Amino acid sequence: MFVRTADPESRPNTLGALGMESASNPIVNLSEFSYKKGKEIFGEKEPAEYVYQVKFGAVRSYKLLPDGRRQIGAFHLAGDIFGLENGSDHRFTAEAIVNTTVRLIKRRSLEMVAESDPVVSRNLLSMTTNNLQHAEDHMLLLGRKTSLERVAAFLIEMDRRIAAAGVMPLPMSRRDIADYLGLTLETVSRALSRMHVLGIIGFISTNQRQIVLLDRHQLASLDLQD
Amino acid sequence: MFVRTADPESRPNTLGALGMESASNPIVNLSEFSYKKGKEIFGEKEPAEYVYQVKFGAVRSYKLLPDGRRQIGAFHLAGDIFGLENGSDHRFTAEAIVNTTVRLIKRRSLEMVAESDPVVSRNLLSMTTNNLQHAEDHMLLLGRKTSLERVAAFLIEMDRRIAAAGVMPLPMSRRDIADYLGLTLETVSRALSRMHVLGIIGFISTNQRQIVLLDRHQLASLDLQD
DNA sequence: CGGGGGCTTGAGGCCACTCAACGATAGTGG
DNA sequence: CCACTATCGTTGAGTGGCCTCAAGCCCCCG
Repeated sequence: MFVRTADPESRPNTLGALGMESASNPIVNLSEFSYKKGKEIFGEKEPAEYVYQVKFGAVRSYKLLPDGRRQIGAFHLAGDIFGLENGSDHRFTAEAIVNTTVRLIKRRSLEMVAESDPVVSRNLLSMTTNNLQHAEDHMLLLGRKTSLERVAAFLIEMDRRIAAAGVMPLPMSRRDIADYLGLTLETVSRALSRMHVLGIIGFISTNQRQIVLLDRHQLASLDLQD
Repeated sequence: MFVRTADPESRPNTLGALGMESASNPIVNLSEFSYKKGKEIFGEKEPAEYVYQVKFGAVRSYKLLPDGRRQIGAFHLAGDIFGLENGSDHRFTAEAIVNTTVRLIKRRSLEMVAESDPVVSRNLLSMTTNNLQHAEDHMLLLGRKTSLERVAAFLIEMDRRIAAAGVMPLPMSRRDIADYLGLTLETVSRALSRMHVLGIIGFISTNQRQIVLLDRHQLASLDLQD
């Protein structure tokens, strides 16, 4: 229950797991890079030259409409791989939510290894499928769930991904959460307030991004599953 | 512009293109099956024993919430492949929208071929990526677009996929469209009425599912792109 | 011709959005 | 260390877009 999946080295899908340093293949190109809070890592429709893994920090991937409406497709936390495209271009813009360090690997070298190594190839497919499954679940949320259900689903996802001892230190703002859930930041704030009053969650000290899960069962009852 | 992508044999991603009958591999298991209008092809969480390709007809893939709210993730038209899972179970329920004939292939045999054939393996990844891209675009629609923008995007998608000479014979009902776009059927109907009044679309004879595209440019201006 | 399902249209309601004010917090520079 | 400021979060009031409920039409199909 309290396994720290936030620890990069404990996750199954590290870049290493892609097979880059396995058996016959030496590590081809595993450099690191750091981004300050709010800095863009890559832009939508830019050529996808690298694949990334979060070492420390958090990243948001989003699309923008011409008038500024934003839809965040995913949050990438420590250990997560992102920027993995099959076509030549990125389909999202990626930004550091907080100061973030990432590992990089050249996309071309990954492709070349995948060409000859079925294990790497299968891991690529597996990761893409995981992303697809997340997107499919998120479509149900965006298309059919109420604001309370969306926020509950978000908290359950974050609990699974970053909670330690029931405490969630969320890196993202209310606006980020809103743009992930297809809501406004006010609606997110109201939903969290309601859950606070209901005794489902609490806040640590004065930091409203430190959320404590008080009643997991009641929270789960708000998040309808398909 | 008027290429009939609805023709199964002209599409790049037929089951054949997966490599099942290529070079060294004989056709393993390509049988057919027909489903009457409204019949379920497979259910969510059922073991994924087969992969399907639509030969004639149309299929909807959807998720249900316990109280009956439905989100359609995709429509599958002639030539489309669906039911391709990486995990062992289906993540959607699939139903025939109209009387539909599908080709089937055993999932296990496909996996085995992919294991040894990089071409098949890469095609699997390519198809999964296409599905992912569609889902990502649809998240933006569901999370951030207005009802008019959603219906416009739907018509543009259908125009690309099934229009011949500007006429779209839609197989799905208003309710299906609504559940695809995260709206109600009344809202879809009102949006179509508005477009009719605006001279963007027309209806053929008395069949409201036969939509004529009258002003592609004006329609495109309603569908904001990211 | 009668029944039923699908579509449209209207009237009214509600949930989430918009606009606004305010408090709290973190970051900045003196 | 402390003002100063910008940013973030909460809360309230009012609006509006989409939903709900309902009626009626048309077509398909027995």
